[in-house]
Amino acid sequence: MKYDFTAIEKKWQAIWEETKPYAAVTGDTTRPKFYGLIEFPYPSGQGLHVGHPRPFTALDIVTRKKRMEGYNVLFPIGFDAFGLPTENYAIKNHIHPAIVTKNNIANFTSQLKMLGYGFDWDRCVDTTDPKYYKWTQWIFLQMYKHGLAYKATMPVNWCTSCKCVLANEEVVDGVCERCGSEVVRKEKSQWMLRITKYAQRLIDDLDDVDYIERVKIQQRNWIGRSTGAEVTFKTNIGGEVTVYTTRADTLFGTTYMVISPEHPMLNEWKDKIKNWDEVEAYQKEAARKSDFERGELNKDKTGVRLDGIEVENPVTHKMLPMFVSDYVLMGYGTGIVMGVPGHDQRDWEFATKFGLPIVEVVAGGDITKEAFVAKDDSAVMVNSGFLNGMTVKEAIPAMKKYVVEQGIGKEKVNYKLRDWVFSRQRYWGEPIPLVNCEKCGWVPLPEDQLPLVLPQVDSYEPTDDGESPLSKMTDWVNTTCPCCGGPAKRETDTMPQWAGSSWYFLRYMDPHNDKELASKEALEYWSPVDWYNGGMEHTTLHLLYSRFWHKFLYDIGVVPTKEPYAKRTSHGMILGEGGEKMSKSRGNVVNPNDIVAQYGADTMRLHIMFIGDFEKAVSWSNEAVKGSKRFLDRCFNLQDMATDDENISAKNESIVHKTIKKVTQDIDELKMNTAIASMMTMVNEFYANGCSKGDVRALCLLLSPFAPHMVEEMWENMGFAAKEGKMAMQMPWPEYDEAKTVDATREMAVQVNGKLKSTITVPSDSEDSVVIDAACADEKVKRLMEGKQLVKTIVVKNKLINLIIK
RNA sequence: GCCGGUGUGGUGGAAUGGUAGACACGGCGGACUUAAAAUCCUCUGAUGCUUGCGUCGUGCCGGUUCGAGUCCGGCCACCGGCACCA
Repeated sequence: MKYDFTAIEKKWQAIWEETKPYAAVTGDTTRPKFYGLIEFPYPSGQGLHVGHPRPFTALDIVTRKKRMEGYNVLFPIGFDAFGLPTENYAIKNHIHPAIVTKNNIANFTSQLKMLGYGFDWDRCVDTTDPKYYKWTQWIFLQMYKHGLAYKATMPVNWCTSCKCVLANEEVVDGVCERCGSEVVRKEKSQWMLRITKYAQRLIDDLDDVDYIERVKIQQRNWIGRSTGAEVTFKTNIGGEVTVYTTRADTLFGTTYMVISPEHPMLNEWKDKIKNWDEVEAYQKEAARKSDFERGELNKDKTGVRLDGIEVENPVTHKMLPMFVSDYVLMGYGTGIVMGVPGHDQRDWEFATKFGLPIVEVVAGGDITKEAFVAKDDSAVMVNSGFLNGMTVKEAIPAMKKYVVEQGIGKEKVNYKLRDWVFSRQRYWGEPIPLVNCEKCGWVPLPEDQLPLVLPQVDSYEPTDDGESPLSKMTDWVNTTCPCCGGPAKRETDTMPQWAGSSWYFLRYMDPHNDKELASKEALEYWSPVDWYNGGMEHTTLHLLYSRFWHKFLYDIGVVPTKEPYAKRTSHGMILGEGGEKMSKSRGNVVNPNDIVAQYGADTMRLHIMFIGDFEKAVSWSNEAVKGSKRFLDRCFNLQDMATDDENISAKNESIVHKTIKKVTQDIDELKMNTAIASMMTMVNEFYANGCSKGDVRALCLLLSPFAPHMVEEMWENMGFAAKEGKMAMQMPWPEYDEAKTVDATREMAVQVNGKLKSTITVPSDSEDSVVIDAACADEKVKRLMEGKQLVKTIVVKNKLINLIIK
C-alpha cells in the first residue's frame, strides 16, 4: 500500500472539519480540564513562517495526548491582527488594512488547517473585530476609572524623514527601521498605564508559577528591584535635595552632586544659578540628542556646574558643588545623584574630567586608577567617621539607621520598570474610548457605547505633525461630552499592538459572549491557562503586560486567579541552513507550504519536532527532512508486514512497553526529539523481528499526536476504527507495564581501575556477588588480573561493575 | 560592563556522576533492477598494528571521585537579552 499523504491528509482534514473532534466543552465536570495555549500569530502578508509550526506542533502534541488521557482540552487559536506591517502594506498598496487583515487571516487559516492542528476553530478570535476590541476598550476604561491610565508628556521616537512617531521596536540602532533616517526624541502627550504599581506583585507571584527559570530571571531583571535609601541634602539657598542610593555606606565619600537636565527643580533655581544661560544651553543640547547619542555612543561624561548652588554633605558637613549632567536619568530614583567617585566608575570618570576630589572610603582598590567597586561586601570602611572598620555589609544598614535617626533619610525600594506608554499615533489599532471636554476634561465613553469603532478614513497615512490619522476625521473627532453634553473632541491616538494580546486567552474561554468579556462560569472553569508556550522575545513585553492586566482584572473581581498562566515554556528559533537567521535577503527562508507539498503535513510536523532540543535554536536542513518522511513510510508499510495477531507479540513486548514509557514521559517534558527517536528504534526492531497487528496498534496510538493524518488512515485500514467505533486520537492513551519494560538479562560494563575493558551478560537484578564472579570469569579480565590483587569492587545495579586491582 | 545560554563525529543531535556518539542526515559496500530512483541489509569518531586488540577522544587548564560530557575552580570562543538604573 502506498503512503499517499496528499490524499490522506485531505481526507482526514475534511472529516475533522465535519465532526469537530477538537471542540472544548465548557462546564464538563465529568473530566478534568486542560487549557493549552500557544501565542496567537500576527497574520503577516508573508504567511506562515517555518518558525510557527515549532511551538504549535509541540503544544498540539501535548494537548492531543491530554485528550487521549481523558482531559477536556481547550486548545484555541486566533489572530493578533492590529499592527504596523499591515498598516504599512495598506498604505503602500492603497488597500484598507481591514481587507489586508481579512485576506491574511484567510491565508493563515488555510495554512494552519493544512498542518492538521487540533485547534477548536469555533473559538477563533481576531483582535481587530469590533466584537472583540469592545472588551479591550472596556478593560482600558476600567483601568482609567481605577486611576491606572493617565496622560503624561513623554519623549517619543520621531523619525526626521518619515515625519512620524515610531514605536521603540521600530527604532533599530538609533535609526528608523523603514528609511534608515535619524530618530530623535520629541515631547508628546501620551496615555500611560501604571504597570509600576504592580511591580512588586509581578515579582512576588513568580514564586507561584511554573515558568522555565530563564523567563523568571529575565522578568525579575527587567522589573529591576533595588533596595537602598533616600538621603536629603541641605542647599545653600535654603531648600533641600533628595538622592537615591544603594550605597549609603559611601556617604562620607560623596564629593559632589549631579542633577538630570530634565529635572524641574532646575527651573525653580533659575534666579539663583549665576550661569543660567550655560545651564539652559546644556538642557537644550541634551533634549536634542537622541537616546542613541546619549546612551550608547556617548559614554563621555559632559556637564555644567551650577554656579551659585551648593549642598551640604550631612555627615562630613562639607559644602559640595552641584552639576547638571545627562548621565543622570530623570526617570529613575529622584533624578539627582550623589557623586561618589571613589566607588562608582561613572562618578570617577565625571570627577576626573571636572577635577573633583576623589575620596577613598572603602579600602582595597587603587582609586587613582579607577573606582573601587568591591566584588564582595567584606571590604572595610575607611575615612568614614563612625563607619570606620566596619565591612561594607555592616556599614550599609548602619548608615541607613543613622540617616533615619537623624531625620535626613529613609529606606527606599526602586524599580527599573517604567510605566507603559500606551498611545500610538496610528490608524490600525483600537480607538481609545475617551473624549476631551472643555469643561469636564477627559471623560470616558459610557460602556453601552462600546465598541467605539474605527471610522472609515480616506487616508491612514501618518500626518506631518505626528498626529494620528484619525485626527483628520473632524466629523468623528468632534463629538459631544457624555457628561455635560457640550462640545468635546475624541482621543485620536490608538492603542498599541500589545493591547489586544494582553487578555485574548480569556476570550477563548467564551468567545461569542456579547454581555461580558467572558462568563463567570467559563472563567471559573477554564482558568488558569495550564500550559502556555511562547517566544523568549515576549518575556518582557507581552508576557509581562498580560500578567499586569490579569492582576488588575483579578483586583476588580473579573477573573478568579491572580496569575493567568500556570506554566510557561519557550521554544528556540529555527535557523536557516548553516545556522544563520532566516531572512529574505539571505534567501534561506523555508516556506512550510513547500515542505507539505513535497513530503506532507505529518512529515513536516514530525520533522520540526525531531530536529533537536525544543528549547534550543536549531538549523533547518532540507536534506534531513527525508529521514522523517522515510520513518513515516516505514510505519505505513507495517500494515502489510504485520501478522493478524491483535495482541502485542511476545518478542516485541519489552520494546513496546519501553517505548510507551519513554514517549509518555518525553511528551510531558517537551522532549519530542527523543520520543520520536525511541519510536524509530521500536520500528527498527519491528523490521528486524517482524511484528503483530497488536504491535502496530500500539505504535499508532503513540504516533497519533505526532502524525495524526497517517495514523487515522492506518487505524482505519487495519480495521481498528470499525472495531472500536472511534478514531485513534479518541482512544485512551496506551499504558505501560513497568515489569514488562525490564529485560530478562542485562549487558553490564566491566571496568578495571575505572577503564572499560569488557562487557558481561547477566540476569537482570543479579546480586553483586553473582556479577563480580561473572566479571572475574571474563577472559579479558582474567588476563588483566594476572599477578594482581583485587582490592575493591563497585557495582552499579544492572549497569556496570568496576574492579579495582593492584 | 551586567544577566542568561551554548561548545560532543563530516552534519543535526543523544547520554538521573556509571559502556560517549542513541536516533537521524550524509557516506562506503551489498541485495533487488537492463539501468536509475525507491526499498531492504551491513559498516561508518580518530589512530596504530598482527583485524583482534591497543591508544586517544565531549572548547582549554587544573581539581574532586573507584569512575567526569555531566560536579567544583580558573580561562577561551560564540549566541541571546539588558545596559550611564546611582
